[in-house]
Amino acid sequence: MGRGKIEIKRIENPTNRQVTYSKRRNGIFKKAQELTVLCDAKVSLIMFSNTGKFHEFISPTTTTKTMFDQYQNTLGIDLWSTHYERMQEHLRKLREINNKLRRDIRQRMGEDLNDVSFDELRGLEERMDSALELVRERKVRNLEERHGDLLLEYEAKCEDLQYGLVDNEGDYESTITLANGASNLYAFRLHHGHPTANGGGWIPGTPPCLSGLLNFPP
Amino acid sequence: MGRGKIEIKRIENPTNRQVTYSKRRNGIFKKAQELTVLCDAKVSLIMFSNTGKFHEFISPTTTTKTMFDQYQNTLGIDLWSTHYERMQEHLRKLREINNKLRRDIRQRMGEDLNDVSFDELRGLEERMDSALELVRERKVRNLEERHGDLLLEYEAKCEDLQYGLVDNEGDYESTITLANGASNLYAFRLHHGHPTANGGGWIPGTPPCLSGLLNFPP
DNA sequence: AACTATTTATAAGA
DNA sequence: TTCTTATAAATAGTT
Repeated sequence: MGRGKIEIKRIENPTNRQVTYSKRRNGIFKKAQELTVLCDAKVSLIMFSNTGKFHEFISPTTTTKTMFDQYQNTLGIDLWSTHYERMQEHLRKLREINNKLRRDIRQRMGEDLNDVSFDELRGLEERMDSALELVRERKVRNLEERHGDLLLEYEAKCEDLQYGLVDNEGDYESTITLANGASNLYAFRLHHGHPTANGGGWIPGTPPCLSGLLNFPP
Repeated sequence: MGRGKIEIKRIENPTNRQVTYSKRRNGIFKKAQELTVLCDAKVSLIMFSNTGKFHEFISPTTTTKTMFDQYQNTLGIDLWSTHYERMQEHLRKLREINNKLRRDIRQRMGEDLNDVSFDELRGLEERMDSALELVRERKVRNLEERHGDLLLEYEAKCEDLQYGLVDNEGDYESTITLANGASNLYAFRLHHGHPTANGGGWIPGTPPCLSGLLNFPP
């Protein structure tokens, strides 16, 4: 269609080729647009000229990504899926594990127990009971360690006092008290590793000078 | 171009639309083909009719995947990356939650307590203690419900016996025992909702005829 | 699916 | 690139 008929073969003249590309590109885009409107179709048209110039048409009713997803669905293949699907599977598994963990925790908090059988409840109770014992022991051990640390600190302080190395001058009374407290603590420290059986309640025999520091609510 | 000029708007008549789609589709494919040859261009043309029918043209010198890779390179974007990155972020969060849940459970099992402070240990102990109480209560309630169900069953059996509806004939002794057992159970059933404080141990007053069925290990 | 009157696209030239 | 225009090609309506 033009002043003369042309054979459909590569146009060797680069200028001519470029001009024809430009004209026909507009033509094909117009056709794509008309097809979209007239026939309510979805069209994705992507072109690269031989010089690498890029042009695209996409029906306004869709997106290029959507077109490609549909393209892949239609062909029953997925050009990009391997990684993606593996990721999705991973996601699914993580979510599943997550839910199981949540359920476990909820049950360990005393919730969500409606569908748990008596036997399971009994097992849960036993596990929680022994775990609670572990936590209690650990709490006591933790406390004893703090006692030990405190003791060392105070022992150091006492030595400093004896050699007059203390910067901030305390009054005589408090200095004496600290020294006594440290000595008392040393005795307590020997209990390390022997948790009491009263469930982590307060341990008798705390040195009076430290009771303020150590007396946490039960 | 035809017998009459047409307005570029959706063709409402489905048959006409389909025919026009078919004709123009061929036209645009021919144009794409000509452009490919004349201008040495690469063309990807993907179409879906409004009925979902799929057609594509791809320049013989390339592939659809190549075209899409080039498309993405050209735009400097990755159509799938947004989705992909969101997925990766989701994955990361799930993993994080997962680890927290695991840590929580391990601590509730008495493990992984090295870096837990005394205050946290005390809080954990308290939460576990009250949760344990909930589980114990639930265990007792569960048991009571089983008592209740059993009671109803046995009551039903007793009535059946009275009216001679039982198929399998039991001997006189066991029949009497069942009837008595049911009556005793009825009294127990009234305890429902008042869990005992002995940590789920056995509840006194179980009817002798049922002790075999009900006597679970503590 | 084929026909064909008409419209549209475009090759060549400016 | 854009405009012009003669002509080729596409296609709307019909059969």
